[in-house]
Amino acid sequence: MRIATYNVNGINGRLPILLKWLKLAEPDIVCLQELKVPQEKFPQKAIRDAGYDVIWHGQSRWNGVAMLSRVGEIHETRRGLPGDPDDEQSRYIEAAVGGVLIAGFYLPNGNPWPGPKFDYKLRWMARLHAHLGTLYDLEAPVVACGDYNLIPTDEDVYKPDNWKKDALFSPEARAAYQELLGQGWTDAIRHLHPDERIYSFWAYWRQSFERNAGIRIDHLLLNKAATKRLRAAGVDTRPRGWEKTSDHAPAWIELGEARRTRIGKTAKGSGDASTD
DNA sequence: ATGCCTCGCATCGCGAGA
Repeated sequence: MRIATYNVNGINGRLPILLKWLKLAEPDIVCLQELKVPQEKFPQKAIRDAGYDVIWHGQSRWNGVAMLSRVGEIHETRRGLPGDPDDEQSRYIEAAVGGVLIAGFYLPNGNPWPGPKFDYKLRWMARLHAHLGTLYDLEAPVVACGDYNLIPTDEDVYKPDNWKKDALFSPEARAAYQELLGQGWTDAIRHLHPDERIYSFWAYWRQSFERNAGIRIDHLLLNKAATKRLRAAGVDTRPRGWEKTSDHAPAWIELGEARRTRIGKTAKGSGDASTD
């Protein structure tokens, strides 16, 4: 089962890009961010015609998140992150799909830093921490994915010095992310590719993509049950090279069947009852 | 130090993005 997260930067403007990518990559479940479309103007028909069930939470001009599935019906469990009834921004959607609980979200950017937008980002992260803490220990696989607007480490940015004053690379936001990981979550891409330079965003200007001057800010965090099923992970850079494309590329994981622990007999000579 | 480029729309400039 392939699960992806993709900040499309305007669902209607990028619809040809999205449909082309769906056909090319054949993801089973996709979380989208930055729809930039009011609820009633979401291109539901085109996505259903492409073979996907879909739920979405729109907002005029900014934000907006969606979830697509071609592996069965999406059972929505939540829209909106709990913890602040006055927060009207469409940034969080959650559903059970194909036996996996998926949280898809668009974390606030937080620039300029310092300032009220940065304060909102940190409050949002605190709420995310509280809520994801209630999901980690579920027996079912849980995938918490989206545009985190967060560069975790120096290894996730082309030139760290250029981002020193940016909210995405601020010590406070990075510390909050590390606290979240402290609940036990696995950063799927970093887990499988500990030493690789992998980016998911390249700015439109200065030929950033051509120079691979990118940052890694789109992440898929997995609870223990999902980590056991993790087979592959990466960023699909292909659509970033297309015309009229998003400034992000889709990040993805592949989950396999649960590994069964061998009970009783161990293989001769191995002396090991580990997983297969 | 700033803008670069691109989006949607309270459109022919602006706010926001990262």
